[in-house]
Amino acid sequence: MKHIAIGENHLYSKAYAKGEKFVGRFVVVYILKDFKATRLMNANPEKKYLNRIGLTVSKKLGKAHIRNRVKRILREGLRQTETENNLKKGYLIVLVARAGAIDAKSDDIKTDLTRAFKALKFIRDEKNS
RNA sequence: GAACUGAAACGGACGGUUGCGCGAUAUUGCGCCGAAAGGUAUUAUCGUGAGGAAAGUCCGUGCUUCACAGGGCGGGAUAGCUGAUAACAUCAGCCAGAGGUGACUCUCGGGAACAGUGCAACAGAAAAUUACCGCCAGAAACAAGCAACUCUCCAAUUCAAGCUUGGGGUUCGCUGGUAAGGAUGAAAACGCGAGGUAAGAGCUCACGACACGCUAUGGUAACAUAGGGUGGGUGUAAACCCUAUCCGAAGCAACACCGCAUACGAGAAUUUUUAUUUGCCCGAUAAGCGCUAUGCGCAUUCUCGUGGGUGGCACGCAUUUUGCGGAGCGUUCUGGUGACAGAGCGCAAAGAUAGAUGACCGUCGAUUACAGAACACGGCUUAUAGUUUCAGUUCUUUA
RNA sequence: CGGGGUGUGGCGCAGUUGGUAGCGCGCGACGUUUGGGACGUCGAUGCCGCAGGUUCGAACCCUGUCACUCCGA
Repeated sequence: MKHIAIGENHLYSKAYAKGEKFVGRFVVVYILKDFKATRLMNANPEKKYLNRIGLTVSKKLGKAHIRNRVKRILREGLRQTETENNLKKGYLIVLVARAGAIDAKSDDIKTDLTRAFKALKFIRDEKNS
């Protein structure tokens, strides 16, 4: 599953300000409805709603190679949760890495994320889909 | 065997499952656009995909744009010699100095006795044409006057000496000479001996140390060795400065092309005003879009700028046998002490754009170090677990 | 990518033509007071971010390095 990344800085600050928030052990999850989702769907040839993703890894966590690794693990964890669960579409998802994520494995991230999505009622029921 | 020195290489490997970037292929795979050629995303297969430092951004280049008749001032950089190189503050060899028993290592290594200025706290006599003590020499200690005092001692003459003659001594202060000695200090006017002198002094001499010319020999040169000459106020130029050589500026967010639409900023004009869009959602206290974002903004036209895309950018160009070009990489040979140069052969695909190499499992090995490309290259500096190879030194033991 | 600034007692800051490192607040002791505050007197506290160099001597000069921070495109 390819993800479209969030590029605009104002979307990040909007997600922090207005989005729904869950603080996990390794990540903090922000979810906000994407106003641009319909336009993106039009642009997409398959005409599907997509989620846009933003990863935030601050400079406090470490140097460049450590931050790259944290981003990779976050992305892998999100990929696994998406394949196992049916998530809602058309949202902005911002993941902020916490200090514990440096030594975490992708399974840890996965459990953390599923917990967060359940708490935020982000997982769609099987009947509706 | 131990302790070291120098140079170099590697810096997890293999297999499986599953994912990501880029490239190629898909006759008749599938969706969309298009009249078609074709384009685009997805899927499948194949290929390929971070480092020795990718880092710091400290130098030097290429490349791009701008500026530019010529010269000067100012500013900056470099600093033993010769060579290497596209260039450099880099590299090689050598010289000088310093360190080590040694292999070897280290040195921002021009100029202070061929310009000038500054600074040297405290202490100390003095910190730079010095003169406080000391040492020595000289003058003076008088004249008039006299009862007394007359710097002082001895001797001679004399009846009689403060007064004449001769010799010696003294010095609060004065004049001059001197730099031997003087407790300090990081540093004190070459060291030591002899001569010399009123006292002294490189003032003179012998020996030695140092500096700068000269001659000879060796070397391209820095320089070395020998001879002979001249000379005598220290340190500091990572203080100003002087000398020689070099230097236009900015950077891939450079720059080029496409686009300029619904937005924003600036300027000008028009109008005097709710004006732009409707697939979904929403219905003016809204939606949409933009921004410095719980808020704020939104008229029309023209010009300029910003936001967007592509290239720059990953060997290039022409062509499809291959050829040419590039500071490209590997290897062999030749030349050179070496840096390196020349020739032959072979190899060439990281190119992302919120930024691609990961996750899980097994075996070996180990307890995995420092660490992630952002236009490219040559160096430097800094970080770095561990492993291996080559060359060499010292000590010990055995033969 | 380019350019600048800062680092000094517990905290906030001075101090750089190189010569024994200070101020305010805070801290401790004593005095004053019935007691506390205020006030007064005295005192302690520093590898001047780190490493190397120049110099007789470095917080200051030079080189490297680390951290924080600001500005421009």
